[in-house]
Amino acid sequence: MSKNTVALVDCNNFYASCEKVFNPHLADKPVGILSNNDGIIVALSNELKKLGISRGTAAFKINKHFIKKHDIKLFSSNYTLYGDMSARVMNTLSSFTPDLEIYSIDEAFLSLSGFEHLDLTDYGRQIKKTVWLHTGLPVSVGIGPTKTLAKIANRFAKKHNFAEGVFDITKHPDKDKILRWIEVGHIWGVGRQYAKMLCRNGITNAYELTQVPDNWVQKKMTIIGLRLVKELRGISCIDLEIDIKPKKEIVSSKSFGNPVTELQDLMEAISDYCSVAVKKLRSQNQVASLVIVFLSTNRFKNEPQYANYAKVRLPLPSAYTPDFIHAANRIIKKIYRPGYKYKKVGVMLADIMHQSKTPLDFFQPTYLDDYRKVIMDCMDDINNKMGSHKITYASAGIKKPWQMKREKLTPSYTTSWKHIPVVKAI
DNA sequence: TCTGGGGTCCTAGGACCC
DNA sequence: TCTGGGGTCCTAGGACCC
Repeated sequence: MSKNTVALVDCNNFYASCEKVFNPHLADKPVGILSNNDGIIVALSNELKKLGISRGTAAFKINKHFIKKHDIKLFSSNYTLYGDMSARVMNTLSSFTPDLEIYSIDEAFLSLSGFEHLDLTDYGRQIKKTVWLHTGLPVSVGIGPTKTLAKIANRFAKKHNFAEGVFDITKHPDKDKILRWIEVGHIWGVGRQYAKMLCRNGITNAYELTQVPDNWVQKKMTIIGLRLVKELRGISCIDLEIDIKPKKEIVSSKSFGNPVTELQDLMEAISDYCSVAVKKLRSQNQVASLVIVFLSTNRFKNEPQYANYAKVRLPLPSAYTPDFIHAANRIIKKIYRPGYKYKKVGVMLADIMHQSKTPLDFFQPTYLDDYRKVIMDCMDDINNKMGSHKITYASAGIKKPWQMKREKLTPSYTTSWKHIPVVKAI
């Protein structure tokens, strides 16, 4: 069997770093990026981490004086910018390997199998330098014989200054020593619950986890846990996924900027979310037949609580937005109860398949062969060309009092002519 | 005043069938 | 008193990821 070698390249503090690229005066400032509705902090620069703030902190809980004193800069999340920067990073990475798995917006696995004759630490440094040159974003590179060990190497690269952001665990004389340094909760695939359970059983670091019998692991952590332990031992069990897999479900949901009480507003919001979800469905040439709608009040508030959901199955799989808006509105009328302050609604599309696999119906045309597809394609074309929401559904309303808050949004520097940065001579 | 959004996979248990 | 056995499919819930 041929040797397996994989690198994990991960952008450091991705969202915060993206903002810094276009705002040079933020270079050494503590920067935080907020979630939708400017609710919680989802990404932090190193400077902000050092001040003791952590991911998930509610923005309103950070003291005003503290923000002023340390000159903390907080921004609404600008996914248009981050998505475009991500594409640039991935494009650069693809020149370093024939097999690239884009794992998330800021991470990719690169197969380096067959590259072992090279000095891979040096190769990692080249990757890091090139991404920096092309995008201005700092990355860390971890190299190992399995994806899980590459993840660990990446963590090591980030946390130890001497590594300078690149670490190859296969080159280290004592792999077990590295594994002892990794707490179980920091292993890829071990979350809060498993970490607690493992600690209760006296297993506190990655090395100790490799020493546990297989059947115990499988019993306690399912087959996934067992796979993970084998990966820690150096046996590759999680393959690279090169091909982009079509989605099995698509969700669109958002918390409201302000609480919503009226059915009409909920219906508008759900119509809007439907149009987002179904557009995504079409972009993958898929159709869906199950529509699930859910709604809930604000669980953090000490007021009457209500949460519910319901589903509707369409007579035939579709990607025609109005089909979904009708279904979703029917559901929301059914589960709506007056007298509550709603915080969130959402829609999920499921039972998804490729458009060409749609079963035929004797009495009506399938989406693929229908005027509905023509209309949708036309609408998508216009919105893609002229900017999203140029054509929208009346059912999504106009005033949109339920819309989310994004009060600290930065410009879309790389995707909008209007926002393109201007360099001025002084 | 203010607490995110979008995904995947596995398992247990129930319904149903012969 | 005793109450089959084996299989499939579906769903809810729980774990995880970023």
